[in-house]
Amino acid sequence: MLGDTFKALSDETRREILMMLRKSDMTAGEIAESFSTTHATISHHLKILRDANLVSMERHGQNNIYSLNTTVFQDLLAWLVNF
Amino acid sequence: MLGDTFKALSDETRREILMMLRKSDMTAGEIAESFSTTHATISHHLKILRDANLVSMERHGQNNIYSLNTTVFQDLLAWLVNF
DNA sequence: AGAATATTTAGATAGGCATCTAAATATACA
DNA sequence: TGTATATTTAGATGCCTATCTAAATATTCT
Repeated sequence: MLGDTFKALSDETRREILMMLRKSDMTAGEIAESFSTTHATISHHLKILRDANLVSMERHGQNNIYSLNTTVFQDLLAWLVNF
Repeated sequence: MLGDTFKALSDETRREILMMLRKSDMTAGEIAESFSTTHATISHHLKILRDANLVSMERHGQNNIYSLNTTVFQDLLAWLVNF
């Protein structure tokens, strides 16, 4: 749903997470350490990004590795171009 | 602020208003009659769209005429293209 | 198996938001 | 000047959300 995408992108922390993931994939812990909030809070943000299909996750041992998912950005672009 | 833009776009009603304004400028009343909510609610949505600079308003007699403001969409596109 | 590490989930709280009704403001018209 | 019309503002309500602490789950290592 487009609304979920915009809602996910409306939070500054989540936008920063996406910016970070442009450079390289990261574990949940690495992401969390870039912020002053708790790991639990970042985990919550990551779930919202996952639900919006903006990132994808893969388990590697103890780590959950997050990576950017560009397909939804293209949908967004397609919507925006109408304006 | 980018967050305000996304927040404004995260609401379905507001996105529909923007879609309608693509075709032509409209008065607040004309916009409100396209929805099943009250005029007060639509007025609230219009204020959020105004604050986000997604629409602009001009008074004409008793009517407030709303029109689309495309500059912010371009900022948004610029941001999205980075992904 | 047991301890340490990585991450998420559960439950609580405070602030934000969409919506409503009722009232206020502004303009036009008779 | 007073009434009707167009629109917004104020105040209330119920829901959603970002955040926290504490606990649960999963995996690795000794």
